[in-house]
This record gives sequence, structure tokens and C-alpha cells, in this order.
Amino acid sequence: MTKPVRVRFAPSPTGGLHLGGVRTVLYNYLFARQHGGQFILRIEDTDQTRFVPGAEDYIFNCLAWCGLVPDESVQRPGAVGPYRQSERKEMYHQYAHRLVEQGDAYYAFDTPAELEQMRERFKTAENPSPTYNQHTRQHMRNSLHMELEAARELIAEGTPYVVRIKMPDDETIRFTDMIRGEVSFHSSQVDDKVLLKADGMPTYHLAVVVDDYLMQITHAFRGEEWLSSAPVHLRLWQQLGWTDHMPQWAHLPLIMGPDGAKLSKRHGNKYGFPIFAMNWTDPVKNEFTEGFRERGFLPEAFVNLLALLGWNDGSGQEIMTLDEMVSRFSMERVHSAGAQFDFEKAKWYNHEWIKRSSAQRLLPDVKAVLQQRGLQPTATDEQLASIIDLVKERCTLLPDFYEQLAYFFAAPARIDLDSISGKWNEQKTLFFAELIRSYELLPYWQSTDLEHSFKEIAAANHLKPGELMLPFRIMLVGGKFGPGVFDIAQHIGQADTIGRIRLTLGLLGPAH
RNA sequence: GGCUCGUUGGUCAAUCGGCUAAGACGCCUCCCUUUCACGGAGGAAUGACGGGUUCGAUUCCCGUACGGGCUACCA
Repeated sequence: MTKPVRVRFAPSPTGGLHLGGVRTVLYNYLFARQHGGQFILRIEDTDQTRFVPGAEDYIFNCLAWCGLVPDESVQRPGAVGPYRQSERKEMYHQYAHRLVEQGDAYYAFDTPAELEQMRERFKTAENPSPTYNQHTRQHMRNSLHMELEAARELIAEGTPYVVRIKMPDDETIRFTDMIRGEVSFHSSQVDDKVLLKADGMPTYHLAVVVDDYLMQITHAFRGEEWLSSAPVHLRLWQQLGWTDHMPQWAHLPLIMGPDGAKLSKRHGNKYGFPIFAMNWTDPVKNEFTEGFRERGFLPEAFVNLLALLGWNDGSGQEIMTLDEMVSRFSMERVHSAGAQFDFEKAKWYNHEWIKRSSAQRLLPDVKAVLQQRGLQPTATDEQLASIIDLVKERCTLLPDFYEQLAYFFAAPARIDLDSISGKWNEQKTLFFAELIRSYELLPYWQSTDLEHSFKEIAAANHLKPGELMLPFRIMLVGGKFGPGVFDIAQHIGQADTIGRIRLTLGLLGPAH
């Protein structure tokens, strides 16, 4: 009997949730669903200085929008809570002190200034950024140079201290990454990371190990930026005696911006396309960053494009539902190299999803777009749905529906007269006058009938219908776009169609 | 600088030693459509470099180059 699969996503509530984060959630989610396991959301809020109010709710909102709701979280607690690390603060202490007791960690009393001095002192051209490691720790104020009792006295007196891991001098630390295979590090190259901070909070390194253990995580997926600290975590799992429970690791390739560097939250606005799932306004800096949702992406498309950025099943199929992804996903087929994000391709995914979505599916989103732009369509949902079907293949992003739909409900604000006035003549004026008379008498207002009369009158006047359809379109739509002109006329209705013809005829003037 | 991961068209990528190197996005041409799109047909464009291993390397190994990540009492 193998252990039930449990995976987790562990964001820190410090700002917007970006593409890489959502993709990590997605891969976790797919893996959990595929294996009938649990997907846990843990809030890593151990850095009180970076805490941003609202960020946690925002993360939940993003996940809800994406349809990737965790099985266990602060909102839906399971048996291994609390799910916020700040609320687990005390739990980490015993383990930190246990490590000190065992000699695998030590107390350090160095002030920030002293650390700075150390870095200055050991800085050379070859080593521009010295770390707290097996060499430098000998020169620092820590419990390695004193009896443990003495150190504890200092602590009892209230001396600020941290707990640092004591990395071994000469050991090779290796593990198997589900994506990269065998990865190895030499312990002498790894610094003595802080485990417990002076404020009593654990650092990520301690917290991630303790929590993954306590929460019985079986597979730990995270971004590649964590790879270099993996040996610290491996060491901790080992020294805490939990090796048998250690999750399988997978370090996900990074998503890069067009500049080839890791997407950064900090520069959410510099790319010209969103990088956050949803709109995010930093309450401290009062800085606004646009999200994919508000840009007009369907969550189905967003999740789809993210899944295929760094993973594919080899079939060549690119458009997939979440269910399809669940059954086809495999961590072994995730790329090891980072991928540049291409917004053009992202738009293509959305376009495909809009084309394939039913009008019913699109209806609420389209209504929201119209309402946002101040358009209150005087149409039933059925009418609106049939118009959506008419125009959806022309819409890449949700807001495109406004341009494609507006003229169905109101005469176009601008009419592209230039496109018709050049070839305008008296004959055409007469044609449209006759068309109006004919349309006024039509017993049924159906696009096929409209087209039939149109062509009949054109033939009677020895005019080619083709030369007249563009002007007709511009009268109704205002420009050169939109679906078939007789379909448009049918939806606009008799009165408005005739009204718009008259209107443009008037603008063209009698001079012609 | 050190450590570490990576490197197939502009971008996403298939290939698990047999390649005349898929497919998709984007771009270009044509067809359909006297609008815009959709759809269809076609085109330009790729294995970083140098060594090995092998009958045979894009695929395996080693160097080099280049790129990313990390190098905080941040995650």
C-alpha cells in the first residue's frame, strides 16, 4: 500500500500571483487529480516585513477563477493545520533546537552589521560574495566556539540569536529530481543558512521541511530558483531523521520574459502584457498591475496555455480541457529548460477557446464586457447568444466582443464614408432608395429574403451586387468588419436597417 | 567570481541512435469571402561550437562557448 499522494503549493502573500506561480499550482493540481491525491495550499508568511494585506485573499480568488481549488487550505482546513506558517511559529522551534542539540545546527549571535563586516573582510576579486560557511563561521560569534550552556545563557539573557544549519565539510549531497534526474552538490559549497530568525520565525528552509513532513507531502514541486537550496533541505530531512518520508522533488523550469530573464513580479507592467492572473493593486505602493482575467482571457485558455508552456504529451494536441490535462499530464515530460513566454501564442489559445466555447458559456462574460463599456443591449439572452455565435470567431480577447457587438444595438458612432464616397454615384443612391421601399414592404425580415431582394433590385438596375454590399455594410456597421451583412441586417431589424441606410444616404448628400 | 541547471527555427516544441529534423504561434504568398475573420493550400526559418563513442549522432560522453537560477535573519 503506497502512501496517498499529497502535494502543496506554498506561496508567500507578498503580491500578485504570476504566471509561474499559477503554472506551479496547475502542475500540482493535475498531479494530485491524476493520482487521486490531495492538493494543499499553505501560506508561507514567515517574513513579516514583506506581508501585504489582501494578498492571501487575492491568491484564493485567482485559484477560484482558474478552477484550481485546493483540497486543504486556510479556507478549508484538513487535519494537518494550521495552514498559515505564522500560526505554526512554535512548531518549528523544537526542531531547530533539536538540530542544535545534535550538533547539526548552532546558535549565532552576529548582528547585521557584523555580517556585513564579514562580507567585506573576506571579499576578494575571486569571491565577491562570501557566505557564512565552514570557513567564515570560525570567525563569527556563534555557539561553535563556546559551551552550549554558555550560549543558552546568552539567549536567556535576551541576546538576539538565530539558528544556523551546520553544513558538513565534505559530503556529496545528491537526489533524484523527477524532471532533471540525478542532481548533486558538494556540501562544502553550501553555506550555513539561517533556520530560525531572530524574531523567532523560521526561514523558508526550515519551514518547508518541517511542514512538508508534518503535512505528509509526498511530492514537492517548486520553481527552479529553489534548486540551489535543495541540498539544505535534503540535509534537514536527513538530520531530522525523516529521510523515509521525504517527498519526491521536481524543480520546474522557469518562465522567462521576452528579455530572457525570469519573470519578475516587481516589473509586472514592463512587458506590455499581463503577468498576473488577475488585476492586482499593491495596497502599500498603490501600484496597479493588470491581470489576464481583466485583459479578457478565459480561465480555460489561461490554464491551457500555461500547462503547455514547459510540458506537452507528445501528441501535438495543444488545446486541452483541464480533464484532458489531468489524464495526460506527466512530470517526467516537463521540460528541464526554461521557456520564454510569448503573448502572441497566449492570445491564440484564447482565440481558440472563444471559438470553441458555446454562446451560453460566453454569455455572462460578454454581458460583463458590454456593461463595462456602458452598453445595455436591448436583447434577450437568446438573441444575444445567437449574435455571439455570429461574431465569436472574430474575437481574440473578451473585450473584442464590444467592437463586434456594439453596432447590433446602436447605430455606429463613426461611419467610414471615405471607403464608399469615392465610387459613389447617382445610380447607387437610386438603388438604395429603391431598396428602402422594398424592405419597407417585406412581410418577413429574414436574411435570405433580404439578400434576395437586394440582388434582385441590383440586377434590375444593372448594378453588380458586390459593389453595393460594401456600402450597405458600412451603413449598418460603420466600417469594414463583421459577419455577413444580411445576417447583421436581420438582427438589427427592419426599422433600424432602413434608418441606417437613410442616415448614410443623407451624409453622402445630394451632390452625388 | 563560486555553485548549479540548461542549450533543436524569432517563440513554444516532437524526436527517446537511422532525419529528406514533426507540429503550433508569428511572418509571407495564394484560394475562399467583393468586409473583417474563420477555413484551405503553399513558403521562408532550426540541431551553439569542438572532440570522442558508434556502421550511423539532434539524440550518448567530455570539453568550450553562451544563457538562466542561486549566492539575505526574502520567499
